[in-house]
Amino acid sequence: MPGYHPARSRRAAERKGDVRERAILDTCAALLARMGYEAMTVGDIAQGAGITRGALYFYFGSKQEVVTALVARTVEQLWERSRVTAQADEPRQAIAAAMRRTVDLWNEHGLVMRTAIDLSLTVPEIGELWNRTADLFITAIAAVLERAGVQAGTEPEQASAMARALCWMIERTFYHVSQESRENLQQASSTCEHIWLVSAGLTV
Amino acid sequence: MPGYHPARSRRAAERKGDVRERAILDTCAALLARMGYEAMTVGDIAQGAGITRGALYFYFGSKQEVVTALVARTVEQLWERSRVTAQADEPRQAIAAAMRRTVDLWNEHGLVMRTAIDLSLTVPEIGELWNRTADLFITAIAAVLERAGVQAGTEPEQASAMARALCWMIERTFYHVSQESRENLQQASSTCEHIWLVSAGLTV
DNA sequence: GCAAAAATCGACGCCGTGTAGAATTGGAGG
DNA sequence: CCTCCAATTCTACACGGCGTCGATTTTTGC
Repeated sequence: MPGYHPARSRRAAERKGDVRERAILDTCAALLARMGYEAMTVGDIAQGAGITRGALYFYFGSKQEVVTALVARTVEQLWERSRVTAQADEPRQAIAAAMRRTVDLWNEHGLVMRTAIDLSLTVPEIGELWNRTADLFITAIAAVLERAGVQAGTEPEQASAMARALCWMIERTFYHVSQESRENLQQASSTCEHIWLVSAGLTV
Repeated sequence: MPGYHPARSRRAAERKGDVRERAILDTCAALLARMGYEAMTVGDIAQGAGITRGALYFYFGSKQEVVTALVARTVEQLWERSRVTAQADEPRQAIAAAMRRTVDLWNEHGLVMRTAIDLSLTVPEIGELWNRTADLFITAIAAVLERAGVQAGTEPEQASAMARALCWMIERTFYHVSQESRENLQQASSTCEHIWLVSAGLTV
C-alpha cells in the first residue's frame, strides 16, 4: 500500500513498543504467579521486561494500569470464547458443557482471574471488567435454569436471583480450589454441577 | 536491658494501654469503613486514636497487625455466638434459623468480614482466622444436610463437599450484597436459603 | 516517694512510587 | 548520506508511607 497514511498513533502496525507492551504484560503475569501483587514492584516488572522503570512509565501510568491491562487482555479472550461457544439446548448437557468449560477456563487463566477478583475492590477499572464478565455468566446460567422450567424473574426463587447465587458459588469455589491441585478442581466442579442441577429441578 | 522492645506484652488487669489498644482498633474499624484498607495509613489510625505513629508501634508491629487484631476480635465474637446457639433439629427450621443469623451477622460485622476476606490472601494470619471461621460454617451446614438425608462424605454429591460449595455461595453472595442495601441482603438471603433447601432435598 | 515498667514522642533511614527533562534511536523524505 | 521528528529510553529527583531507635515522660507496684 503505497498510499497508506498512518495518520497517527502507534496503532499503525507493530511498532517496537507493541512488542515491549506485550513483554511487560507477560512479565507481569509471571511475577504475579511467583510473588503476588503486593510484593511485585514496578522495578521488578521493568527489569523482567528488559527496560528501566522510567521506560515502563512510558507505556503504563502506574502499576495498577499494568495489571488492569493484563486483566483486560485475559478477559477479552474469555468474551471471545463465550461468544463462539454454541448453546446446547438440553439443560443437562448445557450444564455439563458449561462446567467443563469453566474448568478449562480456570486451569488456563486461574491466576489472572484470581488477581482480578482480589483487586476488584481496590481498582474500580478491574471491578468493572470483572462485573461485566460475571454478568455474562449469570445471564447464561439464568437462561439454562429457565429452559429447565424455573420461572423467570428476579424474586428469590426465580431464575435471575438463583443464577446470581450459583455464579458466586462457582466463582468462589474455583477461586479457592484453583490454588490447589487439578484433581480437586475436577471434584469441586462436579459438586457445583450437582447443586446447579438440583437447583434447576433436574434431580436424577 | 535497654534494647528491650516488647511489641505487645502486658497481662496485668486493665492498664492504660488496654484502653488505648481498644481505641486503636475502634479507630481502625471506623477508618476502614470511611476509606478502605489501602488508603488508610498508620498515621491516620494513630491520629484518630489520639497518639503518634511512634506510640502506635508500641502496641502493634505493623498496619497489618492492627487489622489482624481487629479481625481476630470480631471473629471471636462470632465463635462465641455460634457456640451458644442451639441447634434446631428440624432441618427446615435449622436452615431458616441459620440464614436469619447470617443476615444479622453481616448487618453487624459486614465491614470487618469483607476486609477479612479481602486480606485473606495477603495476610496469612487473617487467612487462617477466616478459614477456621469458614470451617465452622461448613461443618454446621454439612450436619444439617446429613440430618436431611444427604449421604455423609466428601465425594462430590455428598454432604461435606456440598456444604463447602454452599458456604462459598453464601459468603460471596453476602459479601457483594452487604455493600448495598439491607433489603437486597434480605432478598439474597432468601435465595440462598432456597438453594440450600433444594440441595438438601427439601423441595417444597 | 521512688525505682522499674509502661507508654509516648520526634527524628531518622529505607524503599517504592510517579514525574521531569535530557539523551538516544529509527525510519521517512530530501 | 544527512536531517528531522517522533518514538523510545534513561537518569535523577521529589514525595510519602513504613518501621526503627534512643530519649523522655508517665504510671505502676511496693
